[in-house]
Amino acid sequence: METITASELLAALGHETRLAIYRMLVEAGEPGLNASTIGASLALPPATLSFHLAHLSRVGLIKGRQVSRFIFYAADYPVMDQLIAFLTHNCCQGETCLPATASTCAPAKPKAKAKLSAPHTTKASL
Amino acid sequence: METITASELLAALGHETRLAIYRMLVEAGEPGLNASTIGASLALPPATLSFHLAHLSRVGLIKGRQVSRFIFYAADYPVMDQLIAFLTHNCCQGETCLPATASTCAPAKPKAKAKLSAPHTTKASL
DNA sequence: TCCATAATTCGAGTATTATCGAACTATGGA
DNA sequence: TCCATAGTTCGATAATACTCGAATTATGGA
Repeated sequence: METITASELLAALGHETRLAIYRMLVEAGEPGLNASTIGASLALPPATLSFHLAHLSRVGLIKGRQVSRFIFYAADYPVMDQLIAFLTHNCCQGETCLPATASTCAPAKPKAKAKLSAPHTTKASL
Repeated sequence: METITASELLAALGHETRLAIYRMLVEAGEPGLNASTIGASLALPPATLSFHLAHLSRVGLIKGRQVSRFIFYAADYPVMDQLIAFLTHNCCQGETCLPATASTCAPAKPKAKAKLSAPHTTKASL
C-alpha cells in the first residue's frame, strides 16, 4: 500500500533535476508534457530522465498517462497541497498559518499564451 | 556568499531525522532547544545529531546561539516562508496561490502549556 | 512486414550521504 | 586546579543515490 512520508516527498524534490522537472510540469498544467519534451528541454539523456520521472511518480508527485506512443506526465497538485499543509502545520502551536488551497487553483488552463514567466530556475538564491 | 538553492533546502528537509529535528524546533519557537535535549528526545548519538544540525544550519533553516555551555537551536522561519513561496509560485500561471505569511505568525510564544499537539510524525501517510 | 520513434529497464561505475565511536575543545562549578 | 558536561570534529565504514550507454519493449506509420 506504500505509505509515502513527508520526508520522501521533500527528498524527491530535493534534487536539482527533479525539481526542475516538477516545476515544468506544474507550469504545464493538466495536459502535462511527454517525456522527451522534458528531456529535450532540460538536456537529459533518456535513461537519466526516466530515472527521475520514476522517482517522482513513485512518491506520487506526478502521474503519467499513455497516449499512443507518448507518456504525458502531469503534476498531481493535491499531493503538493498536502505537503505544504504539512510544512505549515505546527508552526503556530498547532494552528495552520495558511489555507491549504493550492489544488483549487492549480490546474489553471493556459488561457492565452501567458508570458512564459520565469525560467525553471531552481537555483534562485532565495 | 553561499547562495542556497531551493533544492538544497528541500534536500535538507528530505531526511527523516532532519525533518524531525526541524519540526521539533518549529514547535519550540523562538527560544529553541539545546542540542542534547533534541538528541535525547530523538535518541540520536551526539555525532549524528551534530552532523544533521550542521546540515540544517548550513542551508539556513535553523540558527544556533550559544548560551554558556549550551547551544540553543531555533528555526529560522523566514527561510521556510520563502521556500513555501517558491513552491506555491508558478502553479497558477505565475500568480501565487497562497499569501506567504508563515513568518508573521511563526515565532508564536507558547502562551500557556498548549496541549502538546501531534507528535513529530514525519511518517504521516499524507 | 519493417523501420523509426518513445520510453523504460538493465547494469556497471561513480559520487555523495549517513552513521557513529573516539578524540578533542570549550565552559562552568566544586 | 580538576572534573563533569555540552558539543563538535575526525575518520573509517556502510549504504544510497545518480548517471548514462546499451539493450529492450511498445506503438504507429510506410
